[in-house]
Amino acid sequence: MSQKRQPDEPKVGRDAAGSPEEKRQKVPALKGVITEVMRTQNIHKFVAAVEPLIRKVVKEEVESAFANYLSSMTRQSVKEISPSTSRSLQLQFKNKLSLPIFTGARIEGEDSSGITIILVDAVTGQVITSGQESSMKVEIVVLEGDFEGDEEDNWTFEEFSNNIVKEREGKRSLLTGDVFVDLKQGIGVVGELSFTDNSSWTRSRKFKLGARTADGYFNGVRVREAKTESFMVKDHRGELYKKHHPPSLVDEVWRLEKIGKDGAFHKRLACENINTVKDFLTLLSLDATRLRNILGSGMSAKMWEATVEHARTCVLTEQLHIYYHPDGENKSGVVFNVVGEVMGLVCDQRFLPIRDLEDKEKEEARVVVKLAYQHWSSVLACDARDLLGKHLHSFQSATESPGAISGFSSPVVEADCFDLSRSSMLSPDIFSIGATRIFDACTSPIMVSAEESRGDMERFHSSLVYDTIDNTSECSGQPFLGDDSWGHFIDSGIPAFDTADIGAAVTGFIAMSTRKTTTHSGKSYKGWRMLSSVLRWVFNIKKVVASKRKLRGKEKFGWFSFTVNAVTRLSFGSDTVASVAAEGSLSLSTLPSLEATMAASSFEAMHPLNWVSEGTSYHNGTGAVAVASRPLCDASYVLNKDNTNAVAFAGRPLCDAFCVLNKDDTNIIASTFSNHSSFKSYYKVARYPLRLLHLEINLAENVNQLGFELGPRIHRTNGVYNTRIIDVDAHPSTTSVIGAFVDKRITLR
DNA sequence: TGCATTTACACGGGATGCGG
DNA sequence: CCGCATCCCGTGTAAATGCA
Repeated sequence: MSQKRQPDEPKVGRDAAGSPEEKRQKVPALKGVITEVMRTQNIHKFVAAVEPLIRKVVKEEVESAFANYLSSMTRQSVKEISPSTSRSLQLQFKNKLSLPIFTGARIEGEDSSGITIILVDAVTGQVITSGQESSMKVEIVVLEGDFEGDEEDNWTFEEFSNNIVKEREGKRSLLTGDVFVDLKQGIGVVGELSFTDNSSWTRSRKFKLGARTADGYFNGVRVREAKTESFMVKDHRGELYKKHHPPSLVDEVWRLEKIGKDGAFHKRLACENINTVKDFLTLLSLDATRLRNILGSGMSAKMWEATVEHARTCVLTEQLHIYYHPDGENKSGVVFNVVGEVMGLVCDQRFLPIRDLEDKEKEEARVVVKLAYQHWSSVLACDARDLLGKHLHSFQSATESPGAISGFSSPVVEADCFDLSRSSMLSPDIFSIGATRIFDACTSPIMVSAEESRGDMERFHSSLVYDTIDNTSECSGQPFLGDDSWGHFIDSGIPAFDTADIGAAVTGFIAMSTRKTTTHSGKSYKGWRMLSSVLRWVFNIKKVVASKRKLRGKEKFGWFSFTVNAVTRLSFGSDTVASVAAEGSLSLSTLPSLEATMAASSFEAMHPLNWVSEGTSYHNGTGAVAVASRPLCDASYVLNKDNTNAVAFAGRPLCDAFCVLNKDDTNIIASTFSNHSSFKSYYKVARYPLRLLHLEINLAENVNQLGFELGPRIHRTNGVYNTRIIDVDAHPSTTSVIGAFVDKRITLR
């Protein structure tokens, strides 16, 4: 797992190399001198602040380097003293650890066995079963997860010991339990042992277990320590929420990979009454497209694959179901498993497994299974062993026509033979609920078409309509229609269209529909009419969405009204932030009462003065200005002149969190933040407090508060920004700064 | 233990660069 | 200018962690 991007190192400005003109010595202007003096003063403050830190780091590094040097020297001397032919022993962990490991939980080996340590001869690899050394005492320790030893996987006792992890300050011993193990005949089994703390705070975020003797030797013979592979120790609470491998049918659906407990996907699924892994798998086999749409575009293809793959590892029960379609001509029944997967057909007293069915038959069988779920009271249950087990065996040895089980009686006729009974299982209403609910709720004219529909195929088409409308439900959290919904049309065999050409597609369909009207009647006409209605509706929705997007794009530049002679502009979103940078500098020079204001973003390319770039702090010559790492964005802050408070910063997108305090740090003069930022906790805290930057805010005395909130992303729902201006307050003498956004305008008081 | 916060990851889409 | 590949940014989400 890669580390999250850290604030970039300060970029050397693009002009750093300097043109020949710049390289020339210039006669310093007064302004330049003042600026330089201020910078010098600030540098002194900065140096004073960071000096202890630098001393500490340098000391640690020197000590570390020295220790490594000593270790290598020791290793070298040991090699020289101990010829390769001398005896040496090795401790080894015989089995791997059972992962994941949680705090407070017993550390076990794979297969829930105890962790076994063996003592072997380093040359022969044989376990030392006799002699004093075969019953030595071994200590279990915790090692840094990145401890590797040298290229030959060797290390000295000192190196090993230097990589032992001690408990955090104020916490109890990292390992608790039987940390000492007595070997017997060269073998020892670790007893109760558990971690008291997780591994996230270490440099590698992982631990290793190690086993060592007291001093690395036994009667003068080197005993090389053992170490395990690295592993992460998680907080025990994680155990409550851990995924199940494999999941069981009755597990809640969030036990599946990529579905977080109470997370977005969990809620979406719950809204559709998909609560268990069984529900998930059932809908997956009945209508994977619908399931995919329920999860929405927020679940990427990769996540979807991971979730489905995990779900499919679920061990199913052997219960099977048989459904006889009442309208079926040949009285054949479809056999499906507990999650609705077609297993085969029962036809003319023979069982035809799915692998022997034609594609067309398989597809028909799946349609019948969907019907079965809608008529659950007519579904029969039987046991797989009865239906598949013994008969499958006889089938496999049968010489007659492949795929048919001779002598197989229709369960309807001879139900007892297969222990068939009306299923007592509750009907999984994944299918019916979605439909009925939407039926109740939907007022779309399309429903007229749907209600007109008759017959299985039309019912199936109707379900498409349900699904489509379903996407607009509040539960789905998706406004209008997501692009995923087109999958319905693809799945149902109806030609799919590029959304960009949807207009043409609809026209074409309508034309086709019209033609159909003249040549066909009944079902097909209704089907086409319904289809064209759906497409027309979808097209309309698309148009609305497109127009809204267009409008939003315009709003983006209309959100800010600039008053008086100020030209400062704020926004969220990279484009407008760029203009903040560009025009912000202008405002700094034109607003004497507000000499330095806000952090700006990293859009050096767009900025004429080049005072904004990644990971850099900026001066405008009079005071504090800005600092930004990855676009003012992922991490940045501005400290006040005493380096005691962050006066401005941004979390992720400028916009996630950004605020500017007045000079006393008593009031916020500008701020923006987003949904996962809590104002109170963010406004003085940098996301990555790594960069110590002296900067100062120098505001006019009388500015009390000049702030606003781009509340939008706090209250963002369905992709719509709900605006909320919290407060704007500026002293009349201030020549104004901040504008309003959207349809509201800030009133300066 | 529940909620808040932080961290990591994945992905869509726009920007950008490059070759034809 | 176009098509394509690649990169980068903004964003949504899960999962881990901190804290009261």
